[in-house]
Amino acid sequence: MPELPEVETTVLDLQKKVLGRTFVDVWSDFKKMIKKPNFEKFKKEIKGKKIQKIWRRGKNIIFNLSGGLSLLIHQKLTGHLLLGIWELEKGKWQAKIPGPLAEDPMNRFLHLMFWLDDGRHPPTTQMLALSDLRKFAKVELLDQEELKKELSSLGPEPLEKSFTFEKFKKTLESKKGKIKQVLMDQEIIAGIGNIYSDETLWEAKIHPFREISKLNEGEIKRIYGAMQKILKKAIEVKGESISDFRRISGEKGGFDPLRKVYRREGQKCSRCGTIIKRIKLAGRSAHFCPHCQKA
DNA sequence: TGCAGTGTTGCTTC
DNA sequence: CGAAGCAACACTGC
Repeated sequence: MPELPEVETTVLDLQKKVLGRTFVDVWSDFKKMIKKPNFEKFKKEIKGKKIQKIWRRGKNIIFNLSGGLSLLIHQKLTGHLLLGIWELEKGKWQAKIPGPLAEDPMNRFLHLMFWLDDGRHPPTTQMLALSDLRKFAKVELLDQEELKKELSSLGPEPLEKSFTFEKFKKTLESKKGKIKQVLMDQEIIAGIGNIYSDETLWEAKIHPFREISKLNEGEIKRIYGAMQKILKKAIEVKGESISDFRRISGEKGGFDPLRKVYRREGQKCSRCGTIIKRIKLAGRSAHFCPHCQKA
């Protein structure tokens, strides 16, 4: 699922490919995906708007458009953006160029399609598509005030220079709860989900259920370092693709073989050989090594 | 075959 | 107020 490294990968790919281009038209077979405004108004307002900036905040992708509105996309569990050429055949979009867009089954759940103009004549037929198996993704067109409000509840970006160890330590001291839950709380730190919280805690040798009030300074330092190391590494290899996430080209990211615990229940820990365990925490799975990560 | 599991966010409930 | 449960979906695996 798209967490910070996957969203960052998507944004970097989009910056290279669609910056400066203009939305020509929109198609959807699941109009509920557009949460704000309603689909008809959304379509009318986005037509003719040029993409001036593409950026990320937490797990949100934001396109700043000419005229002052912003397009916000949250991919939730199974959403991912793709760029390619498709044609509608018998109500189904068919990718026109051989490769992962045509062949990878994860890239066929196309519920929202944007035609993009690149200012050339005639315009290209290239489209930006949102593939989303479970249809949980959120798409909104917001003015500056609405965007600001929407992003205001998010905690700091874990990879920003200003997010120092001292700030991280202070944040943890002001909260309570289990470390895994705290790392995944978007209001505390933005962008970390189930995969990277598990991987961070394995790297830091901290049990996911540890109460943050009982962590000493050395342990907090290990978590801080591990979080940055793992997130940077995952961005470097263009994210994970264990389930649905793909780059805008349709290709998989390279993080899957680097995973140490996530969805590795029953396998041996690469550090000590102990069998990886999975336990439930607040309705989610926590994967960890019971030897390296003592309770 | 049917049903639990998958995991993000926001809403409801207690 | 906060924690917990569930719904929004659809596909996989047992």
